[in-house]
Amino acid sequence: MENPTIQTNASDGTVGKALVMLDLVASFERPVRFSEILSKSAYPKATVYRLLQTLSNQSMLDYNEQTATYIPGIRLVRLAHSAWRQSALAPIARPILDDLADALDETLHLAQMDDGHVIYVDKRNAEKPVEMFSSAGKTGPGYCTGVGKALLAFMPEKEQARALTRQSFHKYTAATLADLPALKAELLEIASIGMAFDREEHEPGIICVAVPILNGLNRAIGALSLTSTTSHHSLSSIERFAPKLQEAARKISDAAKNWQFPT
Amino acid sequence: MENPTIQTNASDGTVGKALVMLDLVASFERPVRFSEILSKSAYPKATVYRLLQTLSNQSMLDYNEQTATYIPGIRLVRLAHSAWRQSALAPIARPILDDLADALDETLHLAQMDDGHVIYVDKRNAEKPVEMFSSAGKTGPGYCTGVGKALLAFMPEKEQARALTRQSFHKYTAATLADLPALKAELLEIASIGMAFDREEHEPGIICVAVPILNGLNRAIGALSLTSTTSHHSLSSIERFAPKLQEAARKISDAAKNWQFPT
DNA sequence: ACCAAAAGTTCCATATAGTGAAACCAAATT
DNA sequence: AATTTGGTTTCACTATATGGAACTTTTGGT
Repeated sequence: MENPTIQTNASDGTVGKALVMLDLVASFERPVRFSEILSKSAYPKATVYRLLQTLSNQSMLDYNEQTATYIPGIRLVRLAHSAWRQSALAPIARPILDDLADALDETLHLAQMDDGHVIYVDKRNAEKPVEMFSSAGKTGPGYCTGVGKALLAFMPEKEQARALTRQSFHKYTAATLADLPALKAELLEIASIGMAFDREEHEPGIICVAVPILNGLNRAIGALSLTSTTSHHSLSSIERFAPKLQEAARKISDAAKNWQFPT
Repeated sequence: MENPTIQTNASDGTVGKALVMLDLVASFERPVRFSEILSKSAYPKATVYRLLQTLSNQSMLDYNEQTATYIPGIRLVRLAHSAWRQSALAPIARPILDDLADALDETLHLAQMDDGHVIYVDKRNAEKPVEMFSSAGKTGPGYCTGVGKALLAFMPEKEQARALTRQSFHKYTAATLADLPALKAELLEIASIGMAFDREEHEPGIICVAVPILNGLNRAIGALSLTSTTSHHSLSSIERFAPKLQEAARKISDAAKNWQFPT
């Protein structure tokens, strides 16, 4: 998303490389030609070529002969179905999210973290009815979203350190936290008060409160947020929703704890 | 799904093997332990072990230390988002499917084919509103579903032959087509009349009409179906919906043709 | 229609990276 | 304490991925 070019990728052999290629193709968000992929990739021509072929054979990529372009393949959709159902958080949280949406009539997001970035796994919208696939799987930056900061603040130290290296600190708005020290200070604050704000840090006019969904002891397994616009709410007025969010987060947390697959 | 044990997998090297492992883990539809995976896999212990590690490092799998189990990883959800958006058919078909759902108030499915199996990429339900990731990505057999047969009937010969080898011919019901000759005969019939029926072949009491969504010349890029129960409809009464389905299929087909990514 | 440059594909000698039998370790089970 | 089962590590071997370079096809300019 942010850094399509290099990918330091702690070298997981051929499989790792193949997955880098997958990410690369996905990051374009449109059909791409071989040469475009090649130019963004660190690997030599023949290697890229073979990896793309393999992935295409495997339906992880879809190659269009007419346009000579690649797109992510259908097999990913099948695998993701399974991943979503089992990532446990989204299916478990669904009824709780439904209730919260009914009670508040505001835009809600349920998110998890992957490699320092935010992945939205469910969403409830105030006006329109549920609009899922368009948002489930969508990614966002960690350092300048409410859910991202909430997730980062409640990570084990080692993982957090790794995740922090993945932040790009692109200055989306005047309020975006511009560097690591500023973010670290903010994360401490968030850890102590148990909630995070997005003060128009990602998009002008968009603000949000987010709370972590914690497991056994204080590690975030997800985050829940309420998003609004500065024309509808002020920061202090959305803060008033925080208790409701906390309560829902706790419910989800409990549900996740008591959840076992039937044997 | 049907045949989790072997996977003839036309040997795409290490990457192919890793993907077989991914499929395997996903096929359990629940957290699995190392030994369970091993016992279903054709590869030796150490190999399976390393592949699982690599996939876990890469967030393609998620390893739970507490329970010592693997599930499909969050990265798949991110990749699938991109795949779904670009697989072109689902996002393009969405408004057309919406209209059709409004007009008919029946259960509709939009499906594509992967390796001989059906993947549902969108769904409209009479009762509930759109319910996305929970159904998108779901798979089904090719030889005994309406969409499956419609897709198979309009495939290039070579691909079809390959897809037919992947059918398991499990006899779900008395009406299930039990072998290849029977299926082939049926596919010819479907190709000539341009629609397929599911006559309680997959589940007792469930029937459906399906039509292919065709491209340039007569190759299916997807299929659209209307599903009902024998208590609500007879085969001949659902056949009456066929023209509406055909029309929608044509619209989707046209929309797909005229669709280009902005450059 | 021609030529030059760019894009895409194949080759092949080399060595890296994956393999898998076997040994090892750690928990359960008896 | 002894045995089985489940999981992890080792290591010599070689199958497999590598990537520079040559080759072919497509594109575009004049």
